[in-house]
Amino acid sequence: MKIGELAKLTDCSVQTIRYYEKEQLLKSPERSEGNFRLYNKSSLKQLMFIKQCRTLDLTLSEIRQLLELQSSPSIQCNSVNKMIDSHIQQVEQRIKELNSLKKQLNYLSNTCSNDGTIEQCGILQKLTSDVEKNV
Amino acid sequence: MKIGELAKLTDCSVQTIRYYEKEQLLKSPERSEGNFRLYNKSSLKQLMFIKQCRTLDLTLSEIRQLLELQSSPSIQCNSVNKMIDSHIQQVEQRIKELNSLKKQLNYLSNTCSNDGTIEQCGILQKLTSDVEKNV
DNA sequence: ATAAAGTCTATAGTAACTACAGAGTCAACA
DNA sequence: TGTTGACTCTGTAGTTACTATAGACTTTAT
Repeated sequence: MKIGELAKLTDCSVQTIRYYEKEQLLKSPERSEGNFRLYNKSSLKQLMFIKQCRTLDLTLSEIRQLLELQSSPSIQCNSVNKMIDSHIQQVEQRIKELNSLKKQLNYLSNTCSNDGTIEQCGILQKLTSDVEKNV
Repeated sequence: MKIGELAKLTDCSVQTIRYYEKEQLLKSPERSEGNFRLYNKSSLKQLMFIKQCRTLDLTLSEIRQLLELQSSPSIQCNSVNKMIDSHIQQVEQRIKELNSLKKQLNYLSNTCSNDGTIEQCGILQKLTSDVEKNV
């Protein structure tokens, strides 16, 4: 199949597929006489694996590592687990940060009565006074 | 004060300060005879305001809007509130996504016994089988 | 035969910085 | 006075994971 069909099947853009090839996540496929990329079922699986990993927010570099590991099936797998676990920690850390962020934003939002002028706006006053404190 | 001092006071890098100037978040300051940037207390406040906003994950474009609003103190302030509220929604959305992500990652992590080979690795098996299902 | 749709490569843009290179400035010390 | 070292200047390129063009070529349909 040509790149457009693969793109439809995987819900990837054509450019993204070419990008993955350039970044060595997908093997360079064979070409037709007219120099079009020709993919098979194996390319399809590979690309879906990549997409699956991307929905887990793994970076392309992490995915590249996983793909390499996949091709050496007899080595130890604890490196896979390490990667996933450190990824989980990053996600947890980010959730914490965002929760604290949300708190502050809500606080700010509540200080704005929404019917006054900029001059009276609690949000800007608050943002400004936080600065004043430190000068 | 020169840029290095301002950088220390605000815990910003020198490059970041120059970047903010280029992006019109900081006014271009006066220059010394030798062409060095010279800052005053007002620049310091402005930069701390920007930093404060950045810790709230506001984008530079949002901050630029806030700064513009600050300089027209008599107009209505509901645009400020709108911006903050839509920002809160984005944060909430992202927290939801990350929580779902964490669930999946934890599930994956639990499928790895950590003492086998890649071939036996539950994580890769799971990632792969999710793909198989859809082909 | 021709038009439309698809594909090719190469390049630039996105956000918010960070990291140089190469040159100029300034203060202190011998 | 000369020189060293720390600081600053501009301009450019790199980061991540794409997205969006331009301009040329190939294939398919009418």
